[in-house]
Amino acid sequence: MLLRLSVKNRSPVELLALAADRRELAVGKSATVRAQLINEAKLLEFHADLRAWMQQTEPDAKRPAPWSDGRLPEWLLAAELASVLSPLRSRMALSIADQQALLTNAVPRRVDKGRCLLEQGEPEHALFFLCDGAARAFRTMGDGVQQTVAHFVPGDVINPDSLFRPVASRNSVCMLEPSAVLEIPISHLASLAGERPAILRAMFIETARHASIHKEWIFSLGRLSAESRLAHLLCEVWYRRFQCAPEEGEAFDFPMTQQQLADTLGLSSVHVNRVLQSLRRQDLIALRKGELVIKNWTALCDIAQFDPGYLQYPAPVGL
Amino acid sequence: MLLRLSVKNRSPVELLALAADRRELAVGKSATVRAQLINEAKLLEFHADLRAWMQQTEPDAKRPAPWSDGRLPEWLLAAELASVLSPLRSRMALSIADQQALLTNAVPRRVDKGRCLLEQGEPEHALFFLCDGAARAFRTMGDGVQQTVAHFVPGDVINPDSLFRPVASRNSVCMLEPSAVLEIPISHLASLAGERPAILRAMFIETARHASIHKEWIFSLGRLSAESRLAHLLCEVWYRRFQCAPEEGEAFDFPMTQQQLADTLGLSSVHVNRVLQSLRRQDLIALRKGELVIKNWTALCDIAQFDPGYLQYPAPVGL
DNA sequence: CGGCCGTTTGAGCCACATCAACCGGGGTGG
DNA sequence: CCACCCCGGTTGATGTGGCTCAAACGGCCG
Repeated sequence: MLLRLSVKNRSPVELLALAADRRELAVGKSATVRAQLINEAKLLEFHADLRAWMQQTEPDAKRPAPWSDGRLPEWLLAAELASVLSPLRSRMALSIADQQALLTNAVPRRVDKGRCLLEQGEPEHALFFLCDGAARAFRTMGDGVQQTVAHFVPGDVINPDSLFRPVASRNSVCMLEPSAVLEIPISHLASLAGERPAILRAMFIETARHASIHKEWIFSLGRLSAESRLAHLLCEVWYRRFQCAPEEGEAFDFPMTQQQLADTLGLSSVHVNRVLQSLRRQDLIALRKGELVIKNWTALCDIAQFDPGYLQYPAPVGL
Repeated sequence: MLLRLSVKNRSPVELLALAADRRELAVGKSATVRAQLINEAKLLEFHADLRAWMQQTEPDAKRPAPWSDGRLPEWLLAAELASVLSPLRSRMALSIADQQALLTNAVPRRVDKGRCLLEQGEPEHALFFLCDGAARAFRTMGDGVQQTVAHFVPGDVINPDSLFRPVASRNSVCMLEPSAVLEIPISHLASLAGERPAILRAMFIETARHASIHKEWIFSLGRLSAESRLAHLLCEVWYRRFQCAPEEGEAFDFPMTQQQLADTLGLSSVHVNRVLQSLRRQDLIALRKGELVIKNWTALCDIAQFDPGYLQYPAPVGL
């Protein structure tokens, strides 16, 4: 679909040139094509900024960076960082300076599959950005039955409302596959948000975005059939991944077990299995070994009643 | 339960004295009793502030107040205004000055039952506070089936995330009974939020609160039986009303039809009817003509798996 | 008085749950 | 290297919660 070219191994200057190309191309086109091209241009410009930023070494003087010399630990891949930085700019509209302030206060961590970032009933001591991997937030009932209440893809802030959360977290958050996160202690976050209103606004935007998604899930759980619900979830996750990593295409990483799908959709795992088979038989998707391929996007959107409007942030009206 | 005394017809000084009494009483008590007493004290202090504020006439000079002479229109009852002001202070932690700034930019409006504040597919031009009455946000599908995604009681901000919302609203919001709202044009809100970060933070808190509630609904829709779901909704609405108007007691205004309950719970109206009867037969509730009486709170919470933790704002960690 | 809206009741049915068994692959320990 | 196991996916048989359709009921309002 969109951005097929690789952004790796290109200099900031090259990237900016490519972006300019796209903006030029966009002029005479129809509305949707123009939007796509401009989107691509923005992404390219962002990657240019990122390149530039990563090459420069000007750590925040006021607070020592958690990575000792102000440089990223070498095991944190540029691609992983990029998938966080992209939404910081495009969704949350943070300036480079604000992004740096945020990042120099963040501690990068690797988290194993199945490991929890937050535990139901325990206080939240930190804010988390998901850089790579996948996570879900869920509630476990007394009888062991679970219900997923949120799903996270790279670039998402896991708990943007952590500043205002009641003491005990209501849900656990745990990784669906080996992941990388950035962690910011709440105390740091509070002072950051105090000094830089843009960061508070960014967390607000992320919270609003989550709320939008929650409403969509409520609609889905309340009124859609099992097949539509499943299709809707697949569309949503695909679209959210696409927003952050447009170069991935129709095949992508989807590490949920059928039981976890069931816990997300309010179904039993047996039924999820049958519905998945039905979707496969209709040649809409292929899902094997944690890789999902969307084979017929329009048809899938159709049965899902999926309309990505609710995922389009930032909104046109700024502050 | 708590605050049984009337706050009407008392001077600010009297109210402050009563509050002081409560704080004094609280000293030796157990944690829960102390919390209740302190809560009462805070409410009393708030009402004292409110009295004082309403008597004073110092309209914001920079912007003319919508009500011409800087005084409230006489048809807007003090009680209605109080139910907005209470959460402005207790949940959103706004100073009197911020509250005034907000209110002098707000236009009070009466809205008929069934009338919509926001229409699915149309842009949102204003922020709304619900002063009195009740409202719901819902989505209508192609075949006319509806799903409610949020429910509002007096004191709620209807669309706190309106600043960052995509152009087209995804849901309609319409009144369940004759209501009073305060309306703030988005343009005003934007400049307000720019000048006064506390107001931005207040909207953030409200958005976070809504998100908490949404997660609870997702849990409820996904994993609870029809009976538990209904009980859960009743508990939630009662508790939210109680937070803003503790003097109301176990009987309160509940203007939803069975069809609307069904649209909220993802059920059919026929089934809602039968479940309601079951709850009545168990002597847990009485619901007639828009008045709901909770006859056995603990039992109802029990089958609902209701734990009000998610409604406890503000959170202990401030900014 | 009639019409309308919301509630109530009954009969039949279907989507999805539950229970239970089997399969296949990857990891682990002997 | 094999034996084993455990986890996740698959399949079938059977049960049930909640849906649909349909009709009657009751209060309110014009």
